Amino acid sequence: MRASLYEAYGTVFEGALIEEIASVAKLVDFNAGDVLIDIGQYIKTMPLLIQGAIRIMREDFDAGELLLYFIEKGDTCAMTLACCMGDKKSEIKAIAENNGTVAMIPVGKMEEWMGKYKSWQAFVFASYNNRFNELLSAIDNIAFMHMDERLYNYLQETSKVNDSRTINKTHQEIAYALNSSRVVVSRLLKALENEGKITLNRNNIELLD
Amino acid sequence: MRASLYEAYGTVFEGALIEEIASVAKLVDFNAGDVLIDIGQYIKTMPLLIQGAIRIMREDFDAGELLLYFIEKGDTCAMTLACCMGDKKSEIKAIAENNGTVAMIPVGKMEEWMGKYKSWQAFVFASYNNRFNELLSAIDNIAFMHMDERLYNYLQETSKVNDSRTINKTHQEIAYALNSSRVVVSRLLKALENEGKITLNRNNIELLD
DNA sequence: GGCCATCGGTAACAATTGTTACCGTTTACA
DNA sequence: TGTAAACGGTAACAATTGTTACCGATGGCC
Repeated sequence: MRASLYEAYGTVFEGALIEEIASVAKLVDFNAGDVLIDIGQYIKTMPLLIQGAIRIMREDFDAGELLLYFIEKGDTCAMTLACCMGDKKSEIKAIAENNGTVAMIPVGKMEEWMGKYKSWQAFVFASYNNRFNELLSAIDNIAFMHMDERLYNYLQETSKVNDSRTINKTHQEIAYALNSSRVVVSRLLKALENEGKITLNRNNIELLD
Repeated sequence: MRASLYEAYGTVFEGALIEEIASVAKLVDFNAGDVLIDIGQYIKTMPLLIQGAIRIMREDFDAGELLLYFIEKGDTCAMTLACCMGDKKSEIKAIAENNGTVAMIPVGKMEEWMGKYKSWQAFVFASYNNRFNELLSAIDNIAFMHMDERLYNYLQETSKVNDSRTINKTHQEIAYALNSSRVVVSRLLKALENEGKITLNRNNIELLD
């Protein structure tokens, strides 16, 4: 556990803090597709991502859902931070994009560390700022970009967080992430293939370039 | 100055903090339409809104702009907070919606107060959380709602922050806020009028119901 | 092999939104 | 008073996105 903590957080946290994290945190493994946090849920323990990627989704009561952004190793979800601090219900849904591990930290410790460790305080603020910027990017995406651009964007991001040029997703799954429909996604993917940017196969998309 | 600070922040800050704010802050009046913060700008002083309303806009390099949310008395802009703390460029534009007043606080004081005043720390976190939720609402708006709903929503919010059922805006201005075009806004406003939800006049819209 | 669910290609059509163009009214101001 | 700019109504059309429907291919499973 120490080793993986050092690998993911060695550059952001001071040694004493990592030791303390190691002493109170519980490591939890998850599998692709696991729902880690659901909307309306109260959060009692704060997750620090050690390995893997998580997608953060927004859901409408009836109009579907939308991918906001991905979280990767060394990140935490500032939304969740906000929930913990404010003792509020979660406004977002967190789903494992692939297999990975989180370190779960009791909420009480977080507040204690805010005063005790400079590096923790800096981390919390940096997380807030990163998430702000991710949300702004998400807004830029849906407000200023067309579906074809959003789709290509999504393919690139997905490729990045899964560390593979091959994307194993169905058109339906992609449609959910973009809050669109399967037919539209198929149509635009076909266009991207004709432009020579991707190749299409059943259950998998290959990013070229 | 003390009086207006107490009126806007008396319930969130402890007395000693308000006194200290009063001793270091500079009151600045602004007029409707003033650009208070522009994209790419560095922030050296933090504004606390005493009176009036400010609209926070996101801008695309060529695809126009979009209203994210309004800030009202007793609020501050967490984006700006983030800029100050992180010494980053502003990602948003802040424009006065009407006439008002802000108290400008040197960045250095903010960090000092984080350790010194519990109520300041709580205020900073609450601001972050509020802004998160505002951003999520903005995303819900553009992702899940149609233009006619967004327009009606905009009219109601604008009515609220200006404390008037009459909205003195041109169709063009509304189109900018919604990142749409004048013709579309005129069309949908006319539809709203036919539904009996508003009445239209030159340079002014009356909210009914 | 036969059955069934999933997946994706495609067409046809509808709805929404954006674009261009034109025109009459109102307002500001020289 | 005259002129130009701003404002908004409207039509016609284009582009984008969503919806429904159908169909062949694939793969799991009995």
